[in-house]
Parts: sequence; C-alpha cells; structure tokens
Amino acid sequence: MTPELPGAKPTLKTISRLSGLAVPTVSRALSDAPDIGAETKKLVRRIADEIGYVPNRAGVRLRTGRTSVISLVLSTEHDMMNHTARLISSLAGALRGTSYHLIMTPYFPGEDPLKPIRYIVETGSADAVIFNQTEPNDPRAAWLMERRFPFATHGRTNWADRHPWFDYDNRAFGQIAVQSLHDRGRRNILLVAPPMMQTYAQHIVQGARDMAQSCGVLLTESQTYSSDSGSEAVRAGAAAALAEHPQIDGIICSSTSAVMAVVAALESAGRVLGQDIDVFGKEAIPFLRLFRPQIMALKEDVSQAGEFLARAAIQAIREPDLPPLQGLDVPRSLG
Amino acid sequence: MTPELPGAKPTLKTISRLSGLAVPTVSRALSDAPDIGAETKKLVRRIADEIGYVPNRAGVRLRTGRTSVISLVLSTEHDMMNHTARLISSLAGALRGTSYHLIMTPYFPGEDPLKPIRYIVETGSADAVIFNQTEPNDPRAAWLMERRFPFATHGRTNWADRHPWFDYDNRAFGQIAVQSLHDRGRRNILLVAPPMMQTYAQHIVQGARDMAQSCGVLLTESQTYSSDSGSEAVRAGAAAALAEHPQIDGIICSSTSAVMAVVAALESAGRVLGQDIDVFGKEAIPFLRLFRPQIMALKEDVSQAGEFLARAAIQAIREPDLPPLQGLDVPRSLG
DNA sequence: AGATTTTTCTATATCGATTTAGTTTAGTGA
DNA sequence: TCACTAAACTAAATCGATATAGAAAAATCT
Repeated sequence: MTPELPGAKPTLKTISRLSGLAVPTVSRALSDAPDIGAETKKLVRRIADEIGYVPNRAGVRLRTGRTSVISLVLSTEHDMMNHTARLISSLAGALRGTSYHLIMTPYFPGEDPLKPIRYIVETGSADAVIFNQTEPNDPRAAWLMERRFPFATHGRTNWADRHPWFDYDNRAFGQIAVQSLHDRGRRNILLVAPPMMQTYAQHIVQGARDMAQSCGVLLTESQTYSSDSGSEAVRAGAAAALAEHPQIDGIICSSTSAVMAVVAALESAGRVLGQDIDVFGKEAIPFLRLFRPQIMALKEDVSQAGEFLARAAIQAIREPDLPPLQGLDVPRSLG
Repeated sequence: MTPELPGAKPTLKTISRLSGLAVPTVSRALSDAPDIGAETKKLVRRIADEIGYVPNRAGVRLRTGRTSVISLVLSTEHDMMNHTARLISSLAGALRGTSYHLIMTPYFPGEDPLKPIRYIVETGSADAVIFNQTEPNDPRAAWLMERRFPFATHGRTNWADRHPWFDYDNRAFGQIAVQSLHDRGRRNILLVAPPMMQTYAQHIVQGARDMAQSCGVLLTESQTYSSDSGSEAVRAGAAAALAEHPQIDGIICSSTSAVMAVVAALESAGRVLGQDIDVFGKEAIPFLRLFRPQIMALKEDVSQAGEFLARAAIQAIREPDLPPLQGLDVPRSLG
C-alpha cells in the first residue's frame, strides 16, 4: 500500500493527494482559472514548486492537441564549411523513415553540461540522447550509464567499451600529420593544441608524440592557447611562437579555423607556405585547399558520423543488451 | 449522427469501425502480435494503408512511456564559420525557458519541399513550422497560410505582409556593395549571382542594379553559375569571366564560400586583391578578413535571426490574430 | 460424446491532463 | 425565514493507444 513510488515523476494526482483537492481543481489552479479561490491557487502552486511538478507532455498533447514542439525544417544539403550543421542534418536525415524525431537541446557555454541531459531524462522527453565534445571522465556518460538511459556519443570516453560511440581516429591523425611533415623534410613541428579536457585532443597529442619520437622530430606543443581559443588568439599565439622559435618549419592544427589563423600569422611573418614551412590540418569541407593549395590535410567525414550515431542510438533504445555500436572514421587523404 | 468528420485524422477507432473489429484487436494486429489471425492482420493492414493511418504520438507516448524522440544536445556556442548551426543553436537557445522543444525535420535536396511540412501538419507533430530559403511564390507559405497553420520564415515571400518573417536586408546589401566598390573607383563590377529562385537573390540583384544605374557603374551578372553552385564551379566561372572581361575591377558575392572561390580565381589569374580589383562579400563569421584583410564585407547577424524567429513563431501560435512579427537585419559594416 | 486445450478475439482499465456538467456551500435579497 | 444566486469545488468523460484478463469459438484428445 505504498502511496507513491519514490522514483515516480510527480503528476497532478500527486498534488491532488498532497493537497486533498481533486485533480481537476489542481489543474485549473495551475492554469489560473477564474473559478478557483486565491488561497487554493497559492497552496497548489507551492506544492507544485516543492515537488518539482512538470506537466507531462504526452498528457497535455493528447488532451489538447497542443504539442509544444516547434519544428525547424531544413535541407539535408550542406552549406559549405559547416561542421555542426552537417552532423545535424545527417542525423536528421538518417532518422527519416524511422519513427524517431530529432529534437535539439542546447546548453550555454558556461553552464553545467549535465543540466540538459538531466532535463531530458527526468521529463522523459526523449528515448535517447546524443552528445559530443566528450571528456575522458565525461560526467554525462557516467550519469547516463548509471541510469541505463540509452545514449551515443560523438567522441570516446574512458568507458568507451561500454557505450555506443562514433569517433574520428585522432590518434592516427596525429601520427599521419607528423609523418607527412617529416616526409617533406620538416623536423621542427609546432602543434597548436586542441582543448585538452576533451578526449579527442588527448588522442591527437598521443599520436603526434608517438610519431615524433619514432621519427626523430622535435615537437613543440602550444600551452597558452588552443585551437578553439578564437582565431585572433590563435593568430597571435602562432605569431609569437614563430618569432620565438624561427626554426619551426611545420605546424599541425586540429580545426579549420585554426589553420586559417595560423596561415595568416605565418604569412605576415614573411614565411612562405609550402616552401619554408608547411601547415597540416583536418578538413571536413573542401575549401582549405581551394584557398591555399599548399595546405596539407586529412579528410573528416562528418555525415558518416551522423548516420552512424542515429543507428547506434536506435539500437541502444531497442536492443539495450546487444553490444553497443562503435565506429571509427579512418583519416583519409584528400581526393 | 455523422460517423466521422471528413477532416479528422484516422485513429484505431476508425479502423475498428471500418473493419468491425475491436480497437485492441486492431492495435495488436498492426503490431503483429502472435494472437491475431493472419487474415485479420492482412485486413487491418490493408485498411490502415488505405486511409493512411499513422499512430498518434501522444497516445503511444502516454501509454507506453516511449517518446519516439531522439534528442541532440549541443552547445549554443558557435564553431566558427557556421551559418546553419548558428541559426539552429540560437533558435534552440531562444526556446529555452519556454515550453517549446525544437525538432529538426530535414528534407533531401531533390524532393518536394512541401513534403516535410505536410507531414508535420498532418501528423500534428508541431505547433509551428520555421523554414528558410524562401521563394517569392513559396508553395510552403501558401499551403500553410491556407490552412492557418502557424509558421515563420527566414526570408520573405510575396505575401510577406501576411506572415511572420525575419530577413536580412539584401536590397541594402546590393546597394552598399556597389556603392562601396564605386567609392574605391571600381566601375566594372561582376555580380556572382545567387540562386535566382530564392527571394533574397532577387533583392540583392535589385539593390545592385539600382545603385549601379544611379552611380554609373557597369554591372555584369553571372548567368551560368550561381553562388551556391559549389566552390569549384564558382572558381571556374569567375576565372572565365575574368579572362573574357579583363576590365572587371570589382566582384560581389553573396556567400562566404563564393568569396573564397572568387579570390582563388583572381589570384591565380595574376590579379592583386585590393590593388587592381576588390571583392565584396557578406560575412556571418569574422574570418574572411582574418585571411585576406583586403576583402570588403558587411556583417550578417544570424543569431539575431534565430532569436527573432523563435519569438515570432510563438506569437503566431498563441496570438494568431495579432499582426505577425516581422524583422529586418540591417547590414552593418565590420567592427 | 464430453473434457481440455488452443486460437482468436473482446471488455475493461490505464497513462496524465483538461473540459464539461454538475454539486455543495456560503451569501444575498425580499 | 425561504427562495435564489454566486463562488468554489468535484465527478465523469475524453483524447489515442496498449496491456491484461477474460470469453467465445474451434480444434484436439481420450
């Protein structure tokens, strides 16, 4: 005769029981109907706040027809130079023909990345979650695994064997980058570090270090700025590095914008790209080389990631006991 | 005693009435349960197909707890050079704190743009729709207005006074572009045409033509390729134009990728940017000028568009009789 | 043939919120 | 004092789908 399971989400019924009022009264009180007394409204709202009541979307929708969903319609065609949008549209495209809708849940830079995830799980607004920018000890992955809530990540974590993911092989990227620069005779390489909290950054650095050691290349890693510091910071940082270490003859960048900033820096320092220095980057979109044919780069296929993650998430929902789907995008040279 | 309103969406009840079977039987038949006869299943499925039955999401969700929604969580932070992603994340960000979820509904390039919209309206999967790449006689806008279904567009249509929209002032862009080039002494301008079906393209061309006439500038409009033809096509087209009309001393592009392709073309033709020729573009992201300080450009604020469209859509849902919200992004010069 | 099982379907309850139609209580007027 | 109205609730029905329990019909066994 337990009155309420502890884990259960509060509903109008919960408030009804707690307040002694009938369910419709509670409903009308919360929607500020004119035929409910002021005292009653105050009481109901207090209880609702206390227990963290959130209306069940399906209930509202079934009864009223209101969905509280806004749909953004967009072409799966990719507008040039667009990483996130490609991921989104390939995901959305891959979910067509399935019964799944894709909803966007944003979070603001400064805030707790766990917050949107908790919201989704606790309000039951999705069957699975997909997120990126994973960290080795990613709190989101830990939280979701603990609750056995289906999810898939773009990028690995320390528990990569236990959940679905898709990742670019950044270790290979780091290795190939150093090797390719070495093949062109470069021996003094600057690595514009990616943001080190993230897993992929550590993979790049590992790969680059390993290969630098076995090739006998001197590898300098930027410390004060990273590839996502903003173009101006990268440009200034690269300029300073080139001034301090004029012997640098190769630069590795992990993002397109960093490549551009670095090229700008070295050109205004009077260096000549492809002659006395090379830049190696990653290219999700074929325009770096259009602009500077001398830029060296490996291809990254973001669309593949979207398609894979869609499948992985669905499998995690439907077949939670199957081994999780995991996939690696193998770096390819440009066509 | 009408058995069924003609406009009503078919439900299990509809199939039940049509087949003479009980509602749960129909449900189990459709989900291929083992305790339903083969003949019955065939019959039920035939009827379901005929009347175009689609399960009501709220019903399923309320009963089973399954949402059939997959949530993509992303940061509202913008990764450089990213138009669509900015729009999406600013939209999603603006909807936080409201009761609305944002769902992505993609469509494939070749296919009917009306299709996803019809799907949303007919399955009732959203309260409002937002879309972009509007055409003057946009069939989506016409269809939605006819049904009084709330929507907002990024870009105007011929019925712009009758629905909510947000647009960049492309007419002003065209004017300012020509005028700025004229101010730098350019008299022979190539306009890399945007895709002319779309409204914004016509605005740019109008603005450019008007100003060219009043300034006394010769304006050439590309015919065989447009700014969304793909970088390689634009590059080749621009190269051909420069070869055929060597007197060209200014080029206007409406997209970032076109600017880059055009600069590549003119440089490999031996022209010097900022000296014997200028390029004028639009910049949603501050990196064109980082790369080539000589590039002239106006700023476009995509985030503003997302925030505005979110508000406009919500107002269209809640206050359908209020005059629709409409907003124009005024081109600003770079800081 | 009569009992037992299997097959195939129906009746009912339920998910959570809201709407419509009452019902009770208190308050007003004659 | 008694009918009459307003204020503040409650009861019951509903949205669409599905799970559970039970019933009727057909098939199988002894």
